[in-house]
Amino acid sequence: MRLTVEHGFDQVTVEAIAEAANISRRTFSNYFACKEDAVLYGERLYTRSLVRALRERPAHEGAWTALRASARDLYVSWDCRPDRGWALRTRLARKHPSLLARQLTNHATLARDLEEALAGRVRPNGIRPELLVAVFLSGLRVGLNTWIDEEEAQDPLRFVEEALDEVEAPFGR
Amino acid sequence: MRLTVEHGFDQVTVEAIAEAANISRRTFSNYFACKEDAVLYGERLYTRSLVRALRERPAHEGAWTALRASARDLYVSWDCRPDRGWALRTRLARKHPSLLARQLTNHATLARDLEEALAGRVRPNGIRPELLVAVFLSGLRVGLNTWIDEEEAQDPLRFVEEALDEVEAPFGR
DNA sequence: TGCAAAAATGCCGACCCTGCATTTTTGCCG
DNA sequence: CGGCAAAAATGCAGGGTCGGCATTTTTGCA
Repeated sequence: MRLTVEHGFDQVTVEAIAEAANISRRTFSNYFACKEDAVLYGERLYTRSLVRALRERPAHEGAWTALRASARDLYVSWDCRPDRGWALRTRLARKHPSLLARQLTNHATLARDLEEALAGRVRPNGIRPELLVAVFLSGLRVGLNTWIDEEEAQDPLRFVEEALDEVEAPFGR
Repeated sequence: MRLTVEHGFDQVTVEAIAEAANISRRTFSNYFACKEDAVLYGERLYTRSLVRALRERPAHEGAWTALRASARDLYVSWDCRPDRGWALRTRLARKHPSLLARQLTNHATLARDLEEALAGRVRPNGIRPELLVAVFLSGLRVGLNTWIDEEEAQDPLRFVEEALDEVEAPFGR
C-alpha cells in the first residue's frame, strides 16, 4: 500500500514490493498470486471476520437478522473505528480495473462462504440463501460506497444500515 | 470457444487463437485485451442487448417493471431459444478464476449501464438505482445459474422469473 | 545437537501486453 | 480506373508476470 500510494499502482512492480519487504521476488509468488492479491490482503481478512461473526450469532436467529447483526458485530469488534486502509483500498480499486476484478472475485468467495454459514437458519419467505446473501452484500457494498463518497466523514455503520433498510423495504411490502 | 473446448482454457494461448483466426498475434491485441475477453465476447453482446431492451421500454413503466420486462424482451428477441454457447461460457467461467473475474467485471459494467438507463423511472419506495439493479441482477444471475444446474433442460426464463419473484417477496412485504 | 520438514531462493522458460514504426487494405473521389 | 488518405494489420522489441524445478537456508523439535 505504501509503494502504491507513493508511486501509483501501475508503477509498482512485484519486484519492488518484494525488495521493500526484504524477500526475494520468488518468495512473493509463494504467498500471493499477483500484486493485486497483496494489496487486497487486508480486505480478505475482513471478509473472513465477517463470516466468523455470522457463524457466532445465536443459532435461533433468522438468516436476515443474523446477517445484519454480524455486520454490526464486525464493526463493533473494530471499536467502531473503521480501518482507513479499507477506504484507501476501495478508492484504489475504483481506479484500477485489475484491482476491481480481484475485489469482485473476493466478493464472490465471501458470498459463497456466507451462504454456507447460513445453513439451518430460517430465511424470510424461504428465499434461497444465494439470493438473500446477494441482497445483503448489495446493501453492504452500496452502504460502504456511500460512506466513501462522503469522504468517510461519518459513521460507516449508519450508511450500511440505511442501505440494508432500503433493500428490505421496497415492493410495497 | 472451439479451441477452449478442445484443449482446455489454460492450454490455449493467445497466439493459438490468433493463428486459428488467421490474424497476427498483434492484431488480436488490437481487439481484445486478453484471452478472457475474447471468450466472453458473446456475453458482452447480450449485456448490451439487455441495456438496449431496457431503454426501449415505455417511459411510463416503473423501474422494476421495466427491468423485468426487458429481461423477457431480450429472451423473446432470441426466439425464446437461449444460446447454447451462453451456458458453455458460464460453465467455463465456473472452473476458471480468470474467466470468472472478467465475467464479474462485465457484470459490474452492466450494472452501471442499467442504473443509467433507469433514469427518470419511478422506483419502489424510492430505493436507490444501485440497489434496485443489484437486486435485479442477483435474481437474473441466480435464475440462470439454476437453469444451468438443471442441464439447461427447461425454459430459462421460467427460472429467472422465479428468482425475481423470490427477491421480490421476502421480508413480510 | 542433529535432522527432517518447511520456507526461501535462484534460475529459467513460456507468456502476456504495449508502444512504435512499417506495411497492407479499404473506401472513396475525381 | 488510378490515386490517395485513413484505417487496419503487422513485426518487433522491451518490460513484466507467473510457475516449475532444483538448491540452499531456517525452523521446530526429539
